[in-house]
Amino acid sequence: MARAVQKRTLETRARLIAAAEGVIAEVGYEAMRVEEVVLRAGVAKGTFFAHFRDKEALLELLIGARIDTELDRIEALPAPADIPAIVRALMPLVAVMISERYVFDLILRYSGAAGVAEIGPIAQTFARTDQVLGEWLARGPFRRDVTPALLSSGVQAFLIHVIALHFCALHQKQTLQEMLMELLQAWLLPGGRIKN
Amino acid sequence: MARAVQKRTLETRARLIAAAEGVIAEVGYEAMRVEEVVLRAGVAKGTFFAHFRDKEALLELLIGARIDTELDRIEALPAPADIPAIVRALMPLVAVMISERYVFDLILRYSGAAGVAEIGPIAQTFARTDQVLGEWLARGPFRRDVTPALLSSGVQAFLIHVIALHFCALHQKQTLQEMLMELLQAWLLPGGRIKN
DNA sequence: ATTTAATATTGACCACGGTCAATTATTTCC
DNA sequence: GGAAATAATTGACCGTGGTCAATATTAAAT
Repeated sequence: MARAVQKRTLETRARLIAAAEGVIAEVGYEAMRVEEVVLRAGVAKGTFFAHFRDKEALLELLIGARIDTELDRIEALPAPADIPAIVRALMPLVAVMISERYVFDLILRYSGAAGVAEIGPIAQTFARTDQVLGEWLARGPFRRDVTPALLSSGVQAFLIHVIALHFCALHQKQTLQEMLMELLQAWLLPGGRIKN
Repeated sequence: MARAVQKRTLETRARLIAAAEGVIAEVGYEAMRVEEVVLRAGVAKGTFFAHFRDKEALLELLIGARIDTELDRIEALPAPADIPAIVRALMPLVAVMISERYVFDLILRYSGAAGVAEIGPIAQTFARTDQVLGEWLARGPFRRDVTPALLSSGVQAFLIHVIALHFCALHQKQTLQEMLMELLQAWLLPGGRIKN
């Protein structure tokens, strides 16, 4: 039978997370150094890797938590009445994802779980986004010729797309919001009216 | 006035590229080591970085070339008559992108140029994909209530989306082709018919 | 209380990408 | 042809993420 987790273990883990949050608050996600984190936490380097598979596993945890907070908020929202309402609801989530180019890269890299057994925090938020958006959109006045699941899948694709364009020097005629609005309009209300 | 490039320089560069291609053919993109490449090319490590900004700049070059080959092919194709024709045309491009998870990550990471002055090979292929797809789709029997540019932008977003799902253990009820087909159907022919 | 087994921590060590002052090769100019 | 200027190459060195055998701590068994 498995033994209970030691109190010491939880304390160490908490100290590592707190130290990492401190470092990130000062220098950002990309510039965070494991050496700096263990120094502040007062543990040896090896301890870090006893608690987290690698550096990015910890970052994934922290970023996943921030995304989850946004999904909680969206989930509690009333049904969206139109496209601008959707865009307004999504922007805080977008803000998290574009806070740093590195954060977006990391989100993309970890969005797909390699195996069912190891679905990480970010992969989980993607699955949850799909579900949350699906239910939310189904309550709004949008096209019904396709399933809500397909609709939310497309919205997710467009979200990623406009963020990628945001980081691209080439497409700067429109703002991120404008591009998202245009795509969602064409996706959710093709022909400018509700389809059945 | 700028001097002409030395013959020696071109030879060294060619040897580095050939060596890298050899290594990649054996172990793949992710496992390619700079040390192994310079060993085979018979140059010092520093020489590598005199020719390429960093390791990924070389990988970007090689992968960009492969993508460009696919775009050449698509560009030469007759106008697509229906959705399956589009999917068929895009699959070889998809094959390049999913050849390795690392390749897809790298493509995403380099798809956006940080500054206009430094648009890398992969960012260029993205701009070109937009243009090639736009012209190609405009010739097909698809919705006309939105601009061809918006249409191709959406297709690109869905391409990335289904590849991301392909690498995700969660969504394996459908094949990549089936998902792409379903999304493109809903995007290019909403309501199952052509809109004006 | 002591032994034993499981778990957590340590830090020297390694791998690998990337840097840069020094050296060597090439081109230009007289 | 030789000197000066420019360009290419070298390899010792560094930073940082990650490993692992040894050690220390904690909990369970007697």
